[in-house]
Parts: sequence; structure tokens; C-alpha cells
Amino acid sequence: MAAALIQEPLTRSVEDYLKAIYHLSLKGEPAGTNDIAHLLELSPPSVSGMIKRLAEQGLLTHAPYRGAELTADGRRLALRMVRRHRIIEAYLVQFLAYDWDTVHEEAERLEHAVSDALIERMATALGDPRVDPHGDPIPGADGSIDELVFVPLPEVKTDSRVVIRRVETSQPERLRYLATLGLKPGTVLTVVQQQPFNGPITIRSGAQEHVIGAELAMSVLCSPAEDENRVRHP
Amino acid sequence: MAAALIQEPLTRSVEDYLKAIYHLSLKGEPAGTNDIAHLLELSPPSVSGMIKRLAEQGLLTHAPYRGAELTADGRRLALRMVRRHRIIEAYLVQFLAYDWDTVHEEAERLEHAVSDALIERMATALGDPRVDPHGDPIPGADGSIDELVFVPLPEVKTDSRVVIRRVETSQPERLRYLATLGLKPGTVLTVVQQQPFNGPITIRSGAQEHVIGAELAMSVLCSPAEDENRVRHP
DNA sequence: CATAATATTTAGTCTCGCCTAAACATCACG
DNA sequence: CGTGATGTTTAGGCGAGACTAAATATTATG
Repeated sequence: MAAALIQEPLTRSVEDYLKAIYHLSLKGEPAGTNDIAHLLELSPPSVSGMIKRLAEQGLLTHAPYRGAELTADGRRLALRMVRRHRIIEAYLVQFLAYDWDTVHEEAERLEHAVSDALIERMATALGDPRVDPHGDPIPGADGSIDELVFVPLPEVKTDSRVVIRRVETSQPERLRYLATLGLKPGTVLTVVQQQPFNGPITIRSGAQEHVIGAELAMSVLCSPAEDENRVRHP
Repeated sequence: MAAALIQEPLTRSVEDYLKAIYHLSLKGEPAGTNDIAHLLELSPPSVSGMIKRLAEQGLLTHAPYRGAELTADGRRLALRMVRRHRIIEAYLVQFLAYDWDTVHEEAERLEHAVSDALIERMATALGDPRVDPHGDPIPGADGSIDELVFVPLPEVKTDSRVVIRRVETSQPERLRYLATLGLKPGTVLTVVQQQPFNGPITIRSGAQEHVIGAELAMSVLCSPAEDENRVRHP
């Protein structure tokens, strides 16, 4: 019952759990054991056990069979990991010639090893960016985050011009394929046609036309093209 | 007896042991359990146990009560860690405004997390350096290393001009102090006087004279000043 | 050469974080 | 409203890697 007052250096595992639960919580509901297990590639009983430990440490709350929710402390630490991850991604792309499809894996390991000081130096070198190479928002050192809501490509009205703001997948194959179509944050496009029943979407970007499956298109998040000027082109 | 053919991703612990044993082996003798324990800040029994495991994996050989020696495999992996450590140090100093007294700690954590690919990119960005900010030699990606032998400052003849090639300590306080005296790799100096019985050493560098205790001076390694042109000034 | 000092290993535990198998809750549906 | 599908937890175990206390080997010394 007594909430632990300190948080000793977290283990890698704990950092991964907090980050996973944070991401799952964005859907608005407590994170389920199975979902966490799936995301972290662990067995559900392992997750059940860890949730109990994290609850004892006051990093999350847990009602049996109901899922886990981060406390303010847990959320703060999770956002710290998200910041690290995204700053690292941005740095590797900008300064070490990484591609947007390979940075995730590297950042996934580095985020546990860097000091706060190094992250802040990287952030400064980058000019304190607000988004990473995929358009994901980077939390501030103070824990603030812009959780802007964008429209997935399949929900964009036909004939409307939009700008890609964010591409939400960490699968390298998908990212690489989207890059060959020129579909990265900052790209302006028009939805030409959408086939019914969740069918493929035809888009035009400049002189080129492409057809994209609905599932893949779901990871492409857009906003109306009037916002174009507010987008960064890194 | 059967040497394991593969080496799965090593754990952080194993990486630290290999590196420690490599460093201790530079003295020419097998690394003793106690020395390893002292270097890694672990108890001797812990080290004894790990040595047994590493011997089973074929990374070192061990005769009870006689110390541990790396096998070719073990040495290769140790050198890989040393390369990582020193490339990271050089990178942080050159590109992220780290000082030579703070890089060690950061590198100590990062060396376990970076990919080979990232290290090679950093090395390329640095122009494939042969020494790190302390003058320690950086092993090549192929495992080659220049183990040059330099003369510790207390053994330099009075009145001879030498150039500092390497400063062998990772203690931030010592490094910071030496830096205030301008004693870094590349600095040219003359030994003015050495007090007897391991006494302090007086040096002149440019217009300045300093007195240094013998113990601290032992970590300052030099070569004759004719070699000056072969030294890098980063 | 015996004995003390020092170095090393063995024995026995502990914690963390994972696992599988089995028990138990919850929910949707006939 | 019972029944099966699905999701979650409990029970029991394991390996890595650390620890302390105690036993044993080596080295140094009188």
C-alpha cells in the first residue's frame, strides 16, 4: 500500500513494460495483459507477474482481469523513454545517415543505455525537434507532448488534398515500401479514389499515381493540406 | 572440453568480464580472480563462478588458482568491446561536446547497446581514428591494434623534450586536473627536475612550469619529441 | 619447514525475469 | 441462463548472476 518514494535505476525490462503500457493506453483504455504480452513478445503469465511488481512500486494501478494503467510516476518515466527513443531516431537519421526503416531497432537498444545528458545534447544538436523521422511527436524533457490527432488515409475524403503528418508502423518492410512511393511526412497528395468495402486507395502525389491497400494506408496519417506550412521537411 | 562453436549475443556481464580480463592481461600474466573482482567491483566468488562459465564457453582458459587467459575467440570479442568503447568516446568528444573526463562513464553503458553498424558509421564520421581522446589505441574492425609502448613521465630523463601520447586513467578528477595543467595527448613538454625517492616531477610546457606527484605522473605516457609530427591534435 | 597471510574456490542463497501447465474469470451467444 | 471461447492469474520451475560464509590452496616469512 505504501507507494515507494524513489525510483532506483529502472531495469531494461521495466522500461520496456512502461513504454508498452503507455503506447497501449493511447487507445483510451487500460492495457490488457495479453496485449502487453503480444507487444513485448512475452508470455501472458510473465506479464501478469511483472504487472504485480510494478503496481507494488507505484508505477501503475491494476485491477485483476481489468488491465493496467500508469500512475503519474509511471507515465512520467514512460514518456522519458519515448523521448529518448524518438530523439535517438531523429539523431541517427540526421547525423549518421540512417534510414527511417532501420532506426527503430537501433533506438530500441540505445534508449536503455543513454544518459539524460546525452539525450539533451542530441536534442540540442537537432534544434529541439518536435517530431521524429516518422512524424511521431517527441515528448519534451518536462514530459509535455503534442498528441495531435490526424486522419488515417482511408478516412480522407476523395478529391481532398492532404499532407502526410505521420507514418505509424515500425516494420522496416512497410516503411521501405512507403518510401519508394514517396510517402513520408511532409508529402502532399490527393486521394483520387477509394474502392468500397475497405478496398485499395488511389492517390496522386505530384505527377505520380499509386494504389495502396487499405491496411497499409491505415498507418499513413494526414491532415488537410492547408496545414502544409506547419509541417517540417527534414 | 568441446569448444562451443557459436557465440550467442553476449550478456553485458560477459562483455564486461572479457574486457576486464583483456586489460589485465596487458601486463603479460593471466588475470587473477581478485584483480578482476576489484576492477569490476564484484566479490571474488562471483568472479570465480563466471570464470568457470566462460571457460566452458571456450572464451578463456583457466587453471585453478592460476588465473584466466583469453582464448583467440575471447580476445576477439574483448577487442570488439574496446573498439566500441573508444570509438564512442572519440565520437562524443568530437561531435557532442563531451569532455575527456566524462566520456568514459557514458561509453561504459553505450558500448553494450550499439550495433556494429553504428560503430562503423561513427568511425567513418571521425575519419577512422587510431586513438581515442585519452590517446588509447582503437582496435581496428578486424581486431588489429597498435600496442605502442610509451614511457611514463617519471621515467623520462631530466631535460629531455617529450610529447604526451597517452593518459592512462579513467578517473574524472584526475583527468580534469591534468587538463587544467594542459597535460593532454599532443602536449610537448620538458622534464625540468625529478625529486629522488619517487618524488614529484617538475615540468615545463611552453612558458609554464608545473610540479606533479609521481603517482599521477605515472599515468602520463610520453615518447621522445622527435615523434611530435606523428601525433594527432584533435 | 612450519605457520601466517593472502588468494581462490566451494557451498548454499537470493532476486529478477522469464517459462509452461493448470486453474479461474469474464463475456458473448444460443 | 448455462456453456464455450477468450483472457488472466496462480503454481511451480529454471537460469543468470550476484552475494556471504566457510573451506582450501598458494605464497611469504620467521
